[in-house]
Formats: sequence, structure tokens, C-alpha cells
Amino acid sequence: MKFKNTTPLYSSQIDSPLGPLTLAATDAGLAGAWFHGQRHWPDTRGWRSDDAHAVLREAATQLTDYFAGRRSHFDLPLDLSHGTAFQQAVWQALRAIPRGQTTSYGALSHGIGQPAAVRAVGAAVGRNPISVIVPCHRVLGADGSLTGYAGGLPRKSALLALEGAR
Amino acid sequence: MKFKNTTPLYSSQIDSPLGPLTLAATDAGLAGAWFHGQRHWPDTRGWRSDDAHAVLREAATQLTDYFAGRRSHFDLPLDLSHGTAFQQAVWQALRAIPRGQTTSYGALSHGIGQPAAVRAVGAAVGRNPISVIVPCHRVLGADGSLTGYAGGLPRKSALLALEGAR
DNA sequence: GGGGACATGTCCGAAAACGGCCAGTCGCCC
DNA sequence: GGGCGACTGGCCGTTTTCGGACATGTCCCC
Repeated sequence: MKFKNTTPLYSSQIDSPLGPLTLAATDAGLAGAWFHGQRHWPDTRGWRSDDAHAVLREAATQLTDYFAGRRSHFDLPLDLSHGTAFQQAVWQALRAIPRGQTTSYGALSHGIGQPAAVRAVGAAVGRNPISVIVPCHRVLGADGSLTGYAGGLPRKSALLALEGAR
Repeated sequence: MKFKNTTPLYSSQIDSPLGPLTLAATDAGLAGAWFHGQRHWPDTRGWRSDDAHAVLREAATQLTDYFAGRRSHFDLPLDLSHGTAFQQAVWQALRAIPRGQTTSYGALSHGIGQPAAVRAVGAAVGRNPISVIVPCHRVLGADGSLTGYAGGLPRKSALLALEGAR
């Protein structure tokens, strides 16, 4: 994933029960959260570490609480402006899925008004830059199957179990 | 031509005997000068007009003096950082051609140490972002022919005549 | 001296490939 | 008959690949 050079990118790392997460933020808000070794790892050239960054600290706190079972939804500014208009529509739709619930790729494509673009929705979901917080793990196949996850199916399964879904 | 979004781009317009020129500058210096309607017109989205910008004002003054025959070379900060390493090498080589003199594409390619890249040099010369000030009009074919100019051959001819070349 | 082949870096458009899919169909087996 | 699994074809945004086209000059061969 490539980020526009419009604003500087700050990053930090946190630990989670599913392995370390790299967080990234712009001046507009949190822009990314990736598991180490996951697919679609971003191009980090030009980034600078900043463990004191307000948004990054807040994200770290909320993620820690989430993994500890003390938090069910996230509340912090997100910067999803990177990615195409189509991808942004899909990612916004993802945010509307509440904790503990799941949906399907077909339902998502209907939700954004492009019922035929099912495969494209699948591709866009896979490119979600903010793992966990933008809950792409809550999307299953039409028959309830686990289909895929950029961080690996075990992580997807673990996240759903943590949320008490299925 | 596309510019990186690392720094804001300021622009202004001036008149010349060969038609209006659009100037552009970054914080690093003058980044462009294009005749209206020429080839490789830049993507101006996100630019802001600033007739008071110091570099732009200085460029306007020097260009006016040049067209009036009162100035033979330019002295102001240039930002040629956009474009590939190869293009930058070619553009720097262009700046070494003094007023009133001409060279050839082959001589240029030798000058940058890539004698076989003659066609590539031709392409790079054509992409020169700063017309007039980076004197791409002083490059002729090996036999002295006028070959080409992004602003049109009449302008190339007029510039050479103004400089007393040929 | 004329004609053709070739070298070189970059950009641009077109075309193809590639997915975290899904609905429909068909065959198979109780 | 009905339930299940396997296969097929079409869907569509994005990414990748590929093929030309260029502001040329040299060399080789007829």
C-alpha cells in the first residue's frame, strides 16, 4: 500500500495477543494498523517513529482495552483518504458492522449500491489498511465460511471468538 | 507532468512576446515555466496562485529583462527535483549551454556519460519543465536542424533569433 | 549517399490477469 | 425428493504487463 506524501506519517508499535501491530497516523487521524507479516504490507519509507503521537497513543490504549475485553467499539479519528473512492466506500461500510455481528461480501456490495461488484468488494475488503479497528474480519462468505484474511485465517477466527460471534 | 506533493506549489502568470507563461515554484525554488498550450502541460490541481511569491516575482523580472534583451543569463534558485535521476542529469547539462550557443542531442548524451542514450536524451529534453530559463531551445539536431520544441518550432526559432544564435 | 537496423529512458494507453464472491446447475447418495 | 458437494460462468475494480512512441545519432551495407 502506498500513501500520498501530502502529510507526514508517524508510526509506533504495540503488542497484542495476536502478535505485534504497527500503527500509522497522519495529521488527519489513524491511517493504518497492520499485523507483522500480513499481506499488503505498506511502503514505510519516509515514516518516522513517534510513540508520543496523540492519535497513536489513543489507538494503542483502545486496542489494548479491546483485546482485554474491556472495549467493544473504537472512537478515534481515522484517515481513510488513501485508497480509491470505491475502496473508501467499502471501508466506510465495514465500520457500520457492530461487534459480535458478521455480514457477507454480497450484503456489503448491496449496501454500497453496487450489487454486482461482489468480487471487487472482496478485493477492497482485503486492502483494508486499519486491521481490527475497521472490522474487515467480520465479513464472511455467503455460506458463513471464513474465506480469507490478510493477517491469516487463524487471526480472523481468534478475533471473531474474542467478540463472541458465531 | 506530475509534481510530488511534498511541498505546496505556488504559481503566477506573466506575458511575453511569445505568449503568456505560467510559472510555478516550490519552497525550494522555481519549478516550472510553460507556454500556454505547449506539450506536457503540468497537472495543476492543488496549486495556488501567489503573485507576491518572492521566487516567482524574481523569475518574472528576469524573464521580462531577458525578452527585452537586457539579460543574458538567469540567476535564481531552481527546483529540478521532480523528474527521474536521468532527466535531472539532462536538465542540469542544459543549464551549462551559454546564451547564443547551441549544442546537439548527441553531444549532450556524451556529456552525461551515456553516449548511447541519445533518444532518451531527446525525450528528457522535451520534458524540461522550465522553458527558456533551462535553455532546451539551444539543442539542435546533429546537422543543425530545428527538430522539435514542446512550445512549437516557431517559438524555438524566435528564442534563438533573440539570442543571436545561428 | 541512401536506406535500414539498433541503442535508451520514460510515459501512456490498452489489454490482460487477478482476486478474501455468489448464484445456478448437475450429479450423487441416502 | 431433498440435501450436499463440486463445478461453471459472470461479475468488476485494481494492478500488472506489454507495446508503442518519442525533439536522435551511429554504423553497416549496398
